[in-house]
Amino acid sequence: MLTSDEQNTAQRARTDLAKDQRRMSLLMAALDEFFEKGFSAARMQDIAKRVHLSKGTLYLYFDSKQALFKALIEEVALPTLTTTLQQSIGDQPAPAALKALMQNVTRVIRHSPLPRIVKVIIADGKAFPDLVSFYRTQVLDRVFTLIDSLLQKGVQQGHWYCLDTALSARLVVAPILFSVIWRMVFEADEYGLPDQQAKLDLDALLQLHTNNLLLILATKPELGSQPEAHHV
Amino acid sequence: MLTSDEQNTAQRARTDLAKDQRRMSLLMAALDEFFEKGFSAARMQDIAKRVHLSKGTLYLYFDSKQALFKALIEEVALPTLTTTLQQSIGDQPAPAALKALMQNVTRVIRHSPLPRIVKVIIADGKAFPDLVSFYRTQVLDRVFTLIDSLLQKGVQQGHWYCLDTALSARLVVAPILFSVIWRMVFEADEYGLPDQQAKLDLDALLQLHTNNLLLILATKPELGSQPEAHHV
Amino acid sequence: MLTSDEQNTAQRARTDLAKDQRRMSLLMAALDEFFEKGFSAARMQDIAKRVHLSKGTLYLYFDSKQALFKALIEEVALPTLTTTLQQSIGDQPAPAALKALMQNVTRVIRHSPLPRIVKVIIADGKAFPDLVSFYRTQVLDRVFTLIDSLLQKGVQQGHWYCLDTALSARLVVAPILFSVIWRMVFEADEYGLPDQQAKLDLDALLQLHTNNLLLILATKPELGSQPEAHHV
Amino acid sequence: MLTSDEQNTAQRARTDLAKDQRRMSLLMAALDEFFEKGFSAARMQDIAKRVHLSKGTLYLYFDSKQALFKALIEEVALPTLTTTLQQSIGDQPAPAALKALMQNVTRVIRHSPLPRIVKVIIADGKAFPDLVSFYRTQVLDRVFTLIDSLLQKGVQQGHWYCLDTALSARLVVAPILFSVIWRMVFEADEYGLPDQQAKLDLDALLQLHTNNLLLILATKPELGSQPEAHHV
DNA sequence: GATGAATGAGAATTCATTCAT
DNA sequence: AATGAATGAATTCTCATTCAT
Repeated sequence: MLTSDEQNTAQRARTDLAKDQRRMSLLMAALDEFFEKGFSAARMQDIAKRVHLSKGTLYLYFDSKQALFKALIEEVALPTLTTTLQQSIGDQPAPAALKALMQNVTRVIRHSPLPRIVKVIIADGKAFPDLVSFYRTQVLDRVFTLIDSLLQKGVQQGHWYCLDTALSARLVVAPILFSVIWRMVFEADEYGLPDQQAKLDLDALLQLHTNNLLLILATKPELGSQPEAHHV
Repeated sequence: MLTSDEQNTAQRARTDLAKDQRRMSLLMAALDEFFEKGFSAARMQDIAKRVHLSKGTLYLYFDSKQALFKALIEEVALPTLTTTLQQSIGDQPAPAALKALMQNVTRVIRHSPLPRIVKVIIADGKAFPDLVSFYRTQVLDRVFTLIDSLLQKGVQQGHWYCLDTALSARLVVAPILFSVIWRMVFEADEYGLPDQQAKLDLDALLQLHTNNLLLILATKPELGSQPEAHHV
Repeated sequence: MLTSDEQNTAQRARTDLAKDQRRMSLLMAALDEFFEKGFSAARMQDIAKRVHLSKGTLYLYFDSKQALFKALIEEVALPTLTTTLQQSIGDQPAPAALKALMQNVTRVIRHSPLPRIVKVIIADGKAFPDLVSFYRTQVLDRVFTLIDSLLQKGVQQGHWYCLDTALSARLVVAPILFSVIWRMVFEADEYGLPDQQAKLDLDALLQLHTNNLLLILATKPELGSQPEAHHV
Repeated sequence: MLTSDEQNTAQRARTDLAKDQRRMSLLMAALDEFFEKGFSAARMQDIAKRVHLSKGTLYLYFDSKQALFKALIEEVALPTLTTTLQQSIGDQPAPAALKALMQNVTRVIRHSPLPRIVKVIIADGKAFPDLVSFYRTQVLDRVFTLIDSLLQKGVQQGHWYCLDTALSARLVVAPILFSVIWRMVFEADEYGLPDQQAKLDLDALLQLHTNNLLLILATKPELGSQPEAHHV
């Protein structure tokens, strides 16, 4: 008689809940592999092995490698983001909301799969233009819209001056993307010693960024000194 | 009957100069393929075909696909950068130098291969940790050091206030990286019409960024309002 | 409509036993291909096809062509030999044992894969010096030692005279190797009509050889007529 | 002005003599490569490089790799042999002739290309059945016939008894082939130290073999103890 | 005559996908 | 549901051969 550890066949997922969990764990395994190897170099077998399942089982949940990639973008990116960000803003005055947002961002960068998804999309998006388009409209544009609204709210509330909130929203996001990329690319967690010189102080950077933003937004632009802003 | 143009054997690169040019054209072809498909999905044959050569010929110039990638990073990234940036600063006062730098950056983003190289490194760097390390120390750190020096110079010259020039250098660069990534990932030039909505107004963004920077740097920080900055 | 025999997917080897058998059949197929074409010219696909498998399946059993070659030498040469020869000698008096041995040799030459392995090692050994060394020490030296012991035993038992049993062991083996090479190289069984002129009468040759040996060994050497023997 | 050493183009072979020499040096280079790598794994470029010529030049002398192999067997094997052996026998009495022959054999094994040719034929002959057939009839059969004649002469002269001179000729040759194979396969000259244990004392072996032969041939066979010999 | 750049057929190897158990 | 043996298309890389200079 074998204990479950000794069997070489994994537990079956019988209930819908168990199947959903298995599906999700496969998606996260895929994310890790895609993140580390890239879509093309990632092996279906390795993805399955990460959750102690066989190749064949992976195909019970996803029709193909491409389908797996698509599901990853569609099912993980969106929920992760909306869950995390929407709650950041709430009812507070705009400056407080901006500060809260930036702190949430720090947490998301550290603890959610989103940064890895961003890296995967940058790396392999060209093979999936529909998905990239989906991601941009469903995820990124929402983020920019959210920030845009926040900036407008601050202007309306009399806290801030901002002539081009759409463009400024991009500048709000830029250091966040910078941090994400830097951590994903230059700070190897995996093997070998991460280059200590390469370590980015995430908190300090985003703190300084936040301070800069608050300063800029609080400053009344002199007429003519701002360029005529075109939006994105 | 074939005219000489219709032969199926390419002109031979006989002189050292011709060979260097051929090598360089292969590197640029590789960059394009790596950029569009990723290292793993790019096919050696397609790289060769881009310059109307056979795969066999490609192997006369590079021992392997990996060697091709390495040569790309080592031989293209570094010269492109140093050539382009070092000239930007010159002898001008710091604020003028910063403006000049940002304008040069716009040109580099539009016309040099560097943005594509950045995308390639983000996408495929994990397979070449040595190269990533090389790139960070030889290219990126130089850029940061250059900007850091500029900021310090501005402070010494009495134009600016800046408590943490190293960290601020990152914030100078962040919107540049943002623009690069945005253009590389979300503005497909290749097939079909790029999503017009996705177009980023590069000039406006960097212009606004520059103005913001100049404003921040010109502002004397109130004591205690800045976080203790840790650098990168 | 296909009957089960006409499927294009082979039976699966599910049990360990079935896998061992499949592995062995692949080894024998490899031996045949290596024997006929040489290591370098043999094609993995042809080896697989000999046992009605695809090349992909071959790689389930052996990591590479080199690994296949190594397994062939290590797993087939040694067992074949020890199984066949050790039983030849037994407890009989030395002359009877020598006769028995030579008769077994005839059978081995005719019916075991050993002659083909010998040819393969001669042909391709230079690419695998470790294996050649292994083969010499594990197979050949054992054979020589066995014969050496037999000769010594004959001397001790008073049947024979032999001043240099080690060297004589080589002379015992020489006509065997000659026969093997001759059959492997000059008597093509495969295609086309073997040159009837080239046929070697294996039994007669080894019978004559045995008689010669018995005569020589039974003859007391005159002093000084033997060279000072150096052994191998 | 370049001295001849510094040119990167070899001296032209203008005279027929020079061309013949160049052709011969290419053949010997091919022999060395075929011997070490086997026909299939040998590279035309390496053969040319051995004599400091380019691939292209090699093709001026031989139409193809196969043609090179054929020329090697046809042009080198035959002359080498006939030159060396025919002179061994001369007019002496049979026993003296046999001794002389065996001493010549030692020299041939050590200093002529013949042993390497033998190895090459064993290794790659299967791909060139015509050549093997040619080699057997033109080279080997001549050798056997020569020895056969010698044995018959010894019998006629009253020195020897030999019921089956054809078969015995094979036994005369067997230890020679053994020595050749042993040296070619188990005594690596190339890299690293050859296994000292593997060294065969060629002189001693052939000396002992000669003594044995003389003994056997001098012994009158008892009636019925010899098998009815079939010849080859 | 000599060269070596260019070519592309060919071989080893990988891996997404299928499917019998 | 889960498995992993089997498959073969696809890709990297090699090397015999050609041919313009």
